[in-house]
Amino acid sequence: MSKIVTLTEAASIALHGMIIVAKSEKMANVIQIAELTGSSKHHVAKIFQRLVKDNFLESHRGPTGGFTLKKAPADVKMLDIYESIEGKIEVTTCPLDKHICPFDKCIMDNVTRKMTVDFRDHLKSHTLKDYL
Amino acid sequence: MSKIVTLTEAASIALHGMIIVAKSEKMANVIQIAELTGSSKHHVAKIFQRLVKDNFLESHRGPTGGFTLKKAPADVKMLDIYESIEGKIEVTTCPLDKHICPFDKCIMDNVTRKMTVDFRDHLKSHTLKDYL
DNA sequence: GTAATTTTGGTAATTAATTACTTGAATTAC
DNA sequence: GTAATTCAAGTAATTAATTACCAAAATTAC
Repeated sequence: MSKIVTLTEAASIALHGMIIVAKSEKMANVIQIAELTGSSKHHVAKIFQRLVKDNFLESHRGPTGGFTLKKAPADVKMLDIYESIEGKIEVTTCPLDKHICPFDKCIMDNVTRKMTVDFRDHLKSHTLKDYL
Repeated sequence: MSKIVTLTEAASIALHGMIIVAKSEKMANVIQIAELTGSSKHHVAKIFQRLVKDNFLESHRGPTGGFTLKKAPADVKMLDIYESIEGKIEVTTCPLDKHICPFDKCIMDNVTRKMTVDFRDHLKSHTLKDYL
């Protein structure tokens, strides 16, 4: 089964959270980001650990600690943030792979394919700089 | 958190399965539908129990049994099948509800909203008759 | 009527996403 | 140096989707 693209809470935390960090004068920490995005701090912590490992963020412990960007906002594509959390977007038309589908013409008529392509293209054509 | 629309395996089984029943000369049963859609017969059985309860299908037990349509193909909207399994589609723009989002402008720029609307409109504008 | 077939319904196992908790390590402020 | 703060990391609980298994009820074929 192929998965149709969607925007999960995890990816939403990553995308919004990175913008919050980018816009912050001081360092932004887990609790602030959890409050601003309305998510659990545990979930934010997990997501941000991945973003640190994937070199999008630098973490700083201790009081006044938090996260800062590792690269310039213009150099961080939104798509890269998304794929850091969700894995590479595969463009598919339907959960039924073509080789198994019993119908000549896809019943989704490429609507789901277009959804995925539009979603990916939007993330690909924007960087953090666009949201400062 | 709001959920962005997607096409799950469950909904895919319902949509494809209903078309398979509509196209069948004889009755289509769980095993045939599972084979044609490449899904587990258990999952198909669960999905079809719901479609029977929601009055899309009539079930027939015993040898030569299976499922038949309860209504004429032209009277069955694809959207109704989808929503029987997934619940009513709510058009949302982002997992972050507007009242919590810390940004003036939605970072998804209505891409996710458009995804949902296009998806819903496609299902709304087709009936089983379109796939016979 | 008997046997085979098929749906029904219930329970449980599995996987993934999310939430929760806890301990430890690093850092800052004092 | 001590205490407070914050991230790191691991484990576990929860929820939902999917898969699996099983016994019961209904129906057909013989």
